[in-house]
Amino acid sequence: MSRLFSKTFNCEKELTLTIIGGKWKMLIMWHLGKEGTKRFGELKSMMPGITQRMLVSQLRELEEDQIVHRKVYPVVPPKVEYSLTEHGRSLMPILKSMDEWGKNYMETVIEPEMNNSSHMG
Amino acid sequence: MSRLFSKTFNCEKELTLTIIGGKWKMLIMWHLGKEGTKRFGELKSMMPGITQRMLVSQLRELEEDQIVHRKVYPVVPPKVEYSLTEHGRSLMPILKSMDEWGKNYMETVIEPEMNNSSHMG
DNA sequence: TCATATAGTGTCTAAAACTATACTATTACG
DNA sequence: CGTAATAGTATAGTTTTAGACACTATATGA
Repeated sequence: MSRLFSKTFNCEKELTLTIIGGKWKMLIMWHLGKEGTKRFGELKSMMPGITQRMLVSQLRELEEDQIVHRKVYPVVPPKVEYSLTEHGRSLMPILKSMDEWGKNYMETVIEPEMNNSSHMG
Repeated sequence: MSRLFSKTFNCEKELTLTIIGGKWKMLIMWHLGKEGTKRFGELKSMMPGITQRMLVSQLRELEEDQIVHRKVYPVVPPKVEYSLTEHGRSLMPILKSMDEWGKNYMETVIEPEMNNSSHMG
């Protein structure tokens, strides 16, 4: 939790933003929220483009912030399962709203502008 | 809009995050949403700690993304008013949810941990 | 002529965030 | 003994974001 202790926020929205704001965090939460428990390697293959290092660090921060639970099985080769905690699940409606807002913004703002020749050449 | 064109997103949540994710953007939107139109200097004094340069750049990006409207009066000394656009107003419920979620997280996770001596010394 | 008010710019620096790429441990299996 | 599988580390480097701080333009009014 120290990563959150050491920051100062103007309001609680910013606390929330700090928790979900990493480059890959929402995507990780989204997958775990939609499909439940996943192993490290499964998450990795669900997110083409993420490096191993980034996946580890994003998961560790989510775990530290009590958004994600990490369960280690003492076997070889290693097996580690990730799932959302109760706090993590409670974020899903916000992610859903953000997804819907973004879709609408895409349709009403970005696509019209992309079809507008003033952006080409 | 070019700042959004040039990025790639895994999902529309990330588009939304890019729009609201700047260090001071949510706070700017919050003030404009709560109190309506504000002049540049008013915003600045509502946000102690922000530099002039940051306030300008955050406002310019919000304007480019069509979240904030900028109205310039051709007077001297200059007068510029900022207000939320329709797209900006449609973000307010999300900011509200994030604020509420953050408050709850503060109470149920952070404050209990701060009272826990394992974090001191 | 000089200070004032307002909404900015310009330039540089520092810190975070992210990426690339190679490497490790352990045990089973052939 | 050599190889594969899994979940990571280590080290280095790039890019993005934020901050410090000085400077500008222009009409007004003393």
